Amino acid sequence: MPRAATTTDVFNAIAEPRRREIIGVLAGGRAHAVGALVKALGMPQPAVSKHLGVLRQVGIVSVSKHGRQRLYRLNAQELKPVHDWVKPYERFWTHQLDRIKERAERKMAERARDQKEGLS
Amino acid sequence: MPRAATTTDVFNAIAEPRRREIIGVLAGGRAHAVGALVKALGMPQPAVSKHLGVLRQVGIVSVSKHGRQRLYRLNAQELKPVHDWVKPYERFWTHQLDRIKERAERKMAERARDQKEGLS
DNA sequence: TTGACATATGCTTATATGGGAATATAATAA
DNA sequence: TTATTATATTCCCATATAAGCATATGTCAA
Repeated sequence: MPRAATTTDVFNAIAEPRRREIIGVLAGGRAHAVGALVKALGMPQPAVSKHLGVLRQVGIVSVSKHGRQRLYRLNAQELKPVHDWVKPYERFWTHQLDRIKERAERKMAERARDQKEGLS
Repeated sequence: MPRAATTTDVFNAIAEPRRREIIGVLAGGRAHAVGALVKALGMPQPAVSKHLGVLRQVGIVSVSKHGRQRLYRLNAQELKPVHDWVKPYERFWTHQLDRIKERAERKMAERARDQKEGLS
């Protein structure tokens, strides 16, 4: 089985750095035409269009026709699953001092158990 | 060019749901043997070993030999880049009311400019 | 040494990928 | 109409993938 399609979910969609860049440009909240993104990012137009296609399929961006240009805007709330998933780990790098104490305590408790239970 | 390797960075590594599951089990902070993960997740042992291999290459987990088992533990701080990237978007789904106001204001400003500047 | 257990690695296969280049579609202007 | 601008789509291709299964490696026990 190959890797899940990039259009499967947000996690796969944002794995591509260039797609994160596109999202970054749209992060201001204003809609951008494809050409504006091309200029802003300095990548070839077909590349931008393709990446936008992936982002659109996942729902991260939405399009609207405006004359001969297509305006893309960010649907940032689609990124929430990523935030929700990673947020619980925040404590591991904030409150550095607390973390060290916590770690030490955990290790002492572990040492006692692991030897006897084997954890398997 | 194919998709970037799963071992390229954290974003690619966590795109796989099963790898996020493994991380979830290790989230408690305690080290787990491979067999423990196999039991906890109900997936075949080779699959677990392979996914752990990816996570290890990226630095998300680290191993230590303990008898005939290998204990894997989470290096949660490696997830920080993901958190750092997604955190700025948090405001788009929290403070719902503020967001609606903000959106309305933005749209009014946009409407005035987009028509004249064309954004390209 | 032999055997049981724990984990890793090798193999095969179908498949989606991202890039580049060219070209198609669409909308406006002349 | 024809030309020009804006964007999308198609084709080609090398490649890494995840899964399943078998097997190798490593470690302890008898």
